[in-house]
Amino acid sequence: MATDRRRTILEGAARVIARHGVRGLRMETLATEAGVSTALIYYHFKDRAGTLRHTLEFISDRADRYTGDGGGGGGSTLGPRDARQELEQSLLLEFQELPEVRENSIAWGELRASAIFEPELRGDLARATLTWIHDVADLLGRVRPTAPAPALTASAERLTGLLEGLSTRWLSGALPLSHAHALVREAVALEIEHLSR
Amino acid sequence: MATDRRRTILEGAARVIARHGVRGLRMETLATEAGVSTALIYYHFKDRAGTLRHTLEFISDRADRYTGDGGGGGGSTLGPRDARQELEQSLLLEFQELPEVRENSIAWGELRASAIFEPELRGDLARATLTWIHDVADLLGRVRPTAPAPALTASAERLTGLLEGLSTRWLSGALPLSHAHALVREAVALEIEHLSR
DNA sequence: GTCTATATCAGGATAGAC
DNA sequence: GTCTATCCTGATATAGAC
Repeated sequence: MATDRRRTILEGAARVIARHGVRGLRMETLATEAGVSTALIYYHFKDRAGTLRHTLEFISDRADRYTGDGGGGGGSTLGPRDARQELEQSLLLEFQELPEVRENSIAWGELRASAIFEPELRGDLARATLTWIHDVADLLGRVRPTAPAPALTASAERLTGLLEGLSTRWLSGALPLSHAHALVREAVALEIEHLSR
Repeated sequence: MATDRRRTILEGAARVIARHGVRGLRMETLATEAGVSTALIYYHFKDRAGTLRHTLEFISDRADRYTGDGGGGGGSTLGPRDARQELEQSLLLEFQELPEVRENSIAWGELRASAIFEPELRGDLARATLTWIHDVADLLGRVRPTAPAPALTASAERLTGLLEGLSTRWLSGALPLSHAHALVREAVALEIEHLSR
């Protein structure tokens, strides 16, 4: 099914962005990376901005795959103990030396940074962020079933915000992986404890 | 003293970067902004990359000015109550609708993001970050004089990391100022409480 | 040190064949 | 749907006068 060139291109775009950033994404580099002509990219995605938009969408979908429940059974029956495990796990997944993860993290950061100057990127971004926050709040809610919803949301916002901040530090070589893990674990502990009061 | 065109140019560059990002910095835009010719910029900074390097250095120096103690007396004699005030204050300073603050935040974020792909930028960045973390840890230490140093550092790392994450969200329009403030305040409360145990 | 040109080039985008 | 070839804008960089 050679028709999934679209996908091939988007995967290539994710890799190129991971290497050179959104700023460094050249249509021709992308074409070479994906093994297609530049014209084909324009055919599928209209222009550079469109390509970028679709890539963002692609990446955030792909991130859901491994951020969402890890493949085991359904989530809603998890007990507090397991829920906490899963929460911690899902947050720590952001920090791994795997190419795909690095790619996703970089692309995500780049897109966020780009959204500062390109308002048309904000829609997707906001939606994806909200989903993420919601998922984390949900997990927190399973750990602390009695906590009020607004408190859960606030905790999730802090946790995910922290993750984004630390992620950039990690990617720019300023924060070793193991240290990032430790900081995240403790942050989770603090928030959970906070929610139990 | 028209000889400080260099500075004029760098200030202009900071403004342009705040509006268009590092990637959006055009030599001619900069020239217009600074009221000089493009040739002069090349004369002083050699090329675009050089201009960028000097600008980022300029910015991180400038950021030290208002991140450090706000201008009042010396810091080390502050009581816990005032120290906490000052800590909160200094963190909240990141989130303001003032042009200079926005400028610095954006430029800082851009700098960090660029460092992912340009290792030569990492030195300055790492140094500045460390100073910041140290300052915050210091303030925390005044609030909780009995807390052990490593715990203070970890708290400061989380707080500053959170700030960087939230800052990007704010700048990309995903997080209202008032909400950012609330999240930061609560984070400070959590960390301080954590340090008292 | 600073300006007015202007050369040079990279990269986004399109036409048209298959 | 996909490619080859090419156009063309806009941005970097330099020459040379003052």
